[in-house]
Amino acid sequence: MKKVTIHDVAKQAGVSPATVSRVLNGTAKVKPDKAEQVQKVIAELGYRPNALAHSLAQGKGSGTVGVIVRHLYGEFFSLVLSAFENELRAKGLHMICSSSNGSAQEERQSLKIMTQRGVEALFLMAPCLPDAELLELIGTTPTVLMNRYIPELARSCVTIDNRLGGYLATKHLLDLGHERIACITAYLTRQFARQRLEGYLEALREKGIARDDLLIIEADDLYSESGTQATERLLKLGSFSALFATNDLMAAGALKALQAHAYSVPEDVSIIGFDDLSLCQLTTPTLSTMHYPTEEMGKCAAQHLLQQMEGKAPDTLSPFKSYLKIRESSAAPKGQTSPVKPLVES
Amino acid sequence: MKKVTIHDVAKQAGVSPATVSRVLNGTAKVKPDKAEQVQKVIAELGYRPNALAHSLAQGKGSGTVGVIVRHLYGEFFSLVLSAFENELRAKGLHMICSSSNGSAQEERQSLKIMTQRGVEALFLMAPCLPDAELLELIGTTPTVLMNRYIPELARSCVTIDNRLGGYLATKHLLDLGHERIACITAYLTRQFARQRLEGYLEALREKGIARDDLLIIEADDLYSESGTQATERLLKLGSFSALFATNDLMAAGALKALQAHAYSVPEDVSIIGFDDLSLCQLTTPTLSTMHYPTEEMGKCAAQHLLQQMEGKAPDTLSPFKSYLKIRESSAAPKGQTSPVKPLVES
DNA sequence: TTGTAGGCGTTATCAA
DNA sequence: TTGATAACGCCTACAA
Repeated sequence: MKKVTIHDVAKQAGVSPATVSRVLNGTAKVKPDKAEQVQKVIAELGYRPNALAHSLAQGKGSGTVGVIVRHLYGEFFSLVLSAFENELRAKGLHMICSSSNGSAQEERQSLKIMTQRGVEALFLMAPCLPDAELLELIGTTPTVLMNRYIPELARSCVTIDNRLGGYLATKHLLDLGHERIACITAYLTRQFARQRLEGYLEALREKGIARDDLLIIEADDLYSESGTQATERLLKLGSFSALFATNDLMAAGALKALQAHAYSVPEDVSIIGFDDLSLCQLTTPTLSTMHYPTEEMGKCAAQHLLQQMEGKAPDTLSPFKSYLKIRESSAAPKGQTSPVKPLVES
Repeated sequence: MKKVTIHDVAKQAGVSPATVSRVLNGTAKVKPDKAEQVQKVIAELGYRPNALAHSLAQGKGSGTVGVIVRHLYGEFFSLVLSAFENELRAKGLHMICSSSNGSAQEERQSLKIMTQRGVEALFLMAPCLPDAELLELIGTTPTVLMNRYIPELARSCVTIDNRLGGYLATKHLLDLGHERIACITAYLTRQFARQRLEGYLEALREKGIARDDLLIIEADDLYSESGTQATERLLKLGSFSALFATNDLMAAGALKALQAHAYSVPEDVSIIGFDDLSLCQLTTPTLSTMHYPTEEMGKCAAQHLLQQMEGKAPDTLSPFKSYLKIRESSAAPKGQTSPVKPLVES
């Protein structure tokens, strides 16, 4: 039971391979009766065209785009990916994807294989390879970068203004009247965390509030447990009436820690997160946060990629902006001053 | 600036294409100096082997496996996919994936393209195509089905015992002393929902408690909002001291609804969900649920697929079992003296 | 409208 | 060890 090829079909149908190809792709006109006969034989033999050979012969793309993400899990990546894939699929393109787990080696490997396999384009989410190597590996393949800026690819970086987000989040708390605002940040090796922290600092500076390193704490990773732990530490170190966590998971973890210590949110402490994960609507209280336009960004990436593939001059991309999503976890401080045990101030 | 092929390298290096191929794949021994020369030219010309042509010539697989999921988003799918991909990547295989959005047409389309593109295997999560068509489309490609049972593919179905899960969840509530236990189920067109409901009913039956249709409510979908809405309806219809939601999102939604009506959980109403999403640990109170072994299942699927690809007789798969994860949302009903009262033993 | 021939980039076969 | 040469399965001239 060998594979049936276009030749088998041709022979069986009493025509030439070329003719079969024509009825297959509608490349040229074929006499109806011949065409019908061919179709019939195709069905009989259960013939399936070999897409590989097809691409090879045509020299064109393989109908696939390569996607490399840090992780396949996590609401953020999933949503972006989902939006991205929906756009792609509508154009008949498929996604060949792999995760790097933050390993440059994995990334390199995947990138190599994908380009060799003839992906028509590349979508890289927060790649960790150094600029130069990345550019080399990419070669001339149309590429969109997400959450990573490389000057040479300036036109193709889909980013979000994390600094602005951090600024707006902090400003929200300031506007509510908070003055001692803590910040729990994901580990600062991650660019987004640094940027959000910067925004936080800027907002404070603008308000004339001095940076207090006792109120800034760098967590071990970016999940809820670290948020909890960081908050525990925070509670021992300083006093604060509000808390900015650089992502929602940590914010939710912080909420847990505060509740465990019998603080109520937002009465005793206000919290704001970042990302607007669906989880924000399910905690008690619901979490104020910075909305992250995941779907839009995934869609944008896809469209930009399609433009590049079609040879059009792609739009110039400007950073997306996140905006405030105020829910229950943020409110004005209870009294005039911070209600949380004022170690330093008292 | 055309593509540089193996011929270009050969010419430039003063050897034959075959030799270049040899140094490339280590297929046979090549004199060190020749080999070195070839390597040098490869670097100079920036030659990249064409994986398509490679597969074509070798007649072997393309190094890819096709994956079709209902959705790319959602913690459940992401985690399974992530675990699956990690196993695969370790073997140098890549994933070409697409989502069907529950559309048979999309599924058909993707399946066709993937097999044509020469995927070596298929991983289908809860496909919606009818058995017969699915089998036909799959052909002889090694396949693993997740959360779908097809007799012909009995050995390759990775499933979970949803019925058992529903039973255990309900039994947990019964054991706590609850008698009026409501059930919010995802729409019953989804098999998993029907099965979990069955488990619920069985537990009640076993306890001699009659089915009360006022306490069973079918939500519009399976997200938290429907859980909230369903609970709202429930509160108007019947009285209950415990609630089994057939998934965590709905459970979390139910929790919100109850809290909005000033019921406290678990004092007034106990809640148990299903899936053990990370969200369960972040709600207040934390959610009791049935643990769903997502990673294990994803990993299992990958391993089974690898076995098939290697021609080994794959292990026979038995359904995974979910187990109870008791957290804060379930407790004995108010006024109950002894929390757990096993009828038989007392 | 149809068939023939040559090529896509690589590997396998078989002499040399 | 090497190098021709024939596949691999399909497509696109070009010719008929």
